[in-house]
Amino acid sequence: MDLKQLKSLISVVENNLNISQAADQLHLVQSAVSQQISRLEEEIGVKLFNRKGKRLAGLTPVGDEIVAYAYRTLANANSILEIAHDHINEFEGMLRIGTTHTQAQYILPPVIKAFSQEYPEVELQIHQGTPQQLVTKALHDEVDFAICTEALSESKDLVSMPSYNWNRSLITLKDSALLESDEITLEKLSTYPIVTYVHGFTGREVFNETFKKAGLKPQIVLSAADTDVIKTYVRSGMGVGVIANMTYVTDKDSDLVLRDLSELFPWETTKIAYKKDKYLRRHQQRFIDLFQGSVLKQEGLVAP
Amino acid sequence: MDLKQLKSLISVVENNLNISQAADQLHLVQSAVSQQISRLEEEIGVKLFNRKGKRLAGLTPVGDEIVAYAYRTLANANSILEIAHDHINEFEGMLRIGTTHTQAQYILPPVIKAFSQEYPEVELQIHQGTPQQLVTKALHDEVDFAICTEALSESKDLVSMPSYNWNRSLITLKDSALLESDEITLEKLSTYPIVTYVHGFTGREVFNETFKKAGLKPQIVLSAADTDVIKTYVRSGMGVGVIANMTYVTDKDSDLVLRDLSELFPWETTKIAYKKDKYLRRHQQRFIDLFQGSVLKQEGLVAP
DNA sequence: TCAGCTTACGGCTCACGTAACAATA
DNA sequence: TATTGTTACGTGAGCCGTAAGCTGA
Repeated sequence: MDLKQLKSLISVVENNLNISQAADQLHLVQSAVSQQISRLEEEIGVKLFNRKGKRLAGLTPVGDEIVAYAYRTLANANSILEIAHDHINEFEGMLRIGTTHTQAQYILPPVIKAFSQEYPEVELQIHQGTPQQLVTKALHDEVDFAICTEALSESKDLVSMPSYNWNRSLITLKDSALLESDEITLEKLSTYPIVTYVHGFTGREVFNETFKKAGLKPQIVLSAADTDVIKTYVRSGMGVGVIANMTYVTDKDSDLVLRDLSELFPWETTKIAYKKDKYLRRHQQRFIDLFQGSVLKQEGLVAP
Repeated sequence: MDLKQLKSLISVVENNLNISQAADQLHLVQSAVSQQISRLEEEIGVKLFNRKGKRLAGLTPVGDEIVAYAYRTLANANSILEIAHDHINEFEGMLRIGTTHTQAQYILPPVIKAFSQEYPEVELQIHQGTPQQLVTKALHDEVDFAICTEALSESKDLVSMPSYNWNRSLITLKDSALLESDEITLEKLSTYPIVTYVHGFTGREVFNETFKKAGLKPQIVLSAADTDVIKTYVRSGMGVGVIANMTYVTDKDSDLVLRDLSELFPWETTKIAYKKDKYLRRHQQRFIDLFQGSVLKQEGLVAP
């Protein structure tokens, strides 16, 4: 067995069982990849793919199991290269962060800035996606870190480190009727049209849960993955906004009134996660430190 | 990079940096292995070994890190072969159990018997060693399972499953003065010469701790890794024996008097462990089931 | 008919083995 | 001097690419 064969296998799987595409990706001709797969199958004595005539039509059950271990094998082999590169030049390389819009826009900028001053030669990539997508990307080594609030703890193949706690705030136009009452309750809130995050993002599940437990049904008139969009529609008068508290920017959002809602909702924890067994290069380790340090310094991000 | 290169690397490390020996083990000539290492070092751009002239004189720090990942890479690659073999013939193969004398002699026989009836074609190996050695063997894939009481929980790279609880019993000759008192206490015990297990085996640490906490010092006249040896010396009148309760065999040991000591000492837990991420072949999984099931059936092995 | 996989075959790379050399203990 | 690692070099296995043959859609 050979790493080349495993690479071919994975590439074929990732290209929807299209050997020709896989060959392109691997910079080989199609017959070469075909041979790799054949040899692998012959060597281990098991068919990896179901075939319809000469077309591939899905992985066999064994193939499926083997693909999982092929991923791990290649990931470990890759770590060896990373260790070596790290030792040759700590300051060169790449850092791929997978995160949601909220983090990328409101939390990461100071961290990224500090990091890139320390490591100007390291190429930074920010991959955006839903928490579920980020988990997948981290597991398939398409990003080095995933930073978000949801989904990270659900995979036991990720190491996830709690980074900071946050809760929700209300934003409204200055003349909103909701502001007239001294205390805002879930009940009152549920009588107003609300603009907040879509399913899967930035604590929306917990948001729903909270209303449900109280026997209430919020009126969501619009939901978005993106706090900027929420603010825009609140400004246009569509409803009151419920956003993560760290996304209110005093300078730019002073036309909106802010009310803390942390008495009404549970606290949330944003985490940074990476694949278990991943070798962390020194600059990657440093990024984690910077992230954990920076978020602690920002006001209001840590639970009382 | 190539799996062959990693195999060479590991083999050299395991043969105390002796390339010639490694070559023998790999069924290659010495120059071939030498070249593998050179090519690997050149390819990743890092020296893996410190050299004194032309002799290898230790791993570099990078080399050390890389060796750890090389182990994992090969273990995963190996899992792929196991998956395939398992699918071709679940009933063929090998099962390597690492355990202590106590388990091998008093607990495993019925499990082994049942297993080998189900899988007559599977070759069984019992590797004996100290708990520490068993951990190492399991981590380096020299055994499939380690079964013992100590040391297993200390490595986070092992999955260990609690299997059964046991405590200690006293064995003496029939005319021992210790038997005259109705209740046996730690204090009384400490006035008699004791024969029990050596350091590192079968609960000896906890045994020591228990006396120490009570402010007592037991008189250990002889210690052994092996219950049979302990019994022999108790029979010869050297002292009273403190043994694991599951090692008293009513049929054969009726010349010795048995007293339960579980009021005096904490309970111990024997576990079965395997390397995290290891692929378990079906017959291996079955062995665990048999082991867990069998020990539950045996009387007196589970804490009240 | 086209897209896509397999098979046959030739060339070439590269890993292994032999052998000579170098260096340590 | 014996043991062990490196280097040089010839050979052969095996991988890649070209090209022709199949086979579903």
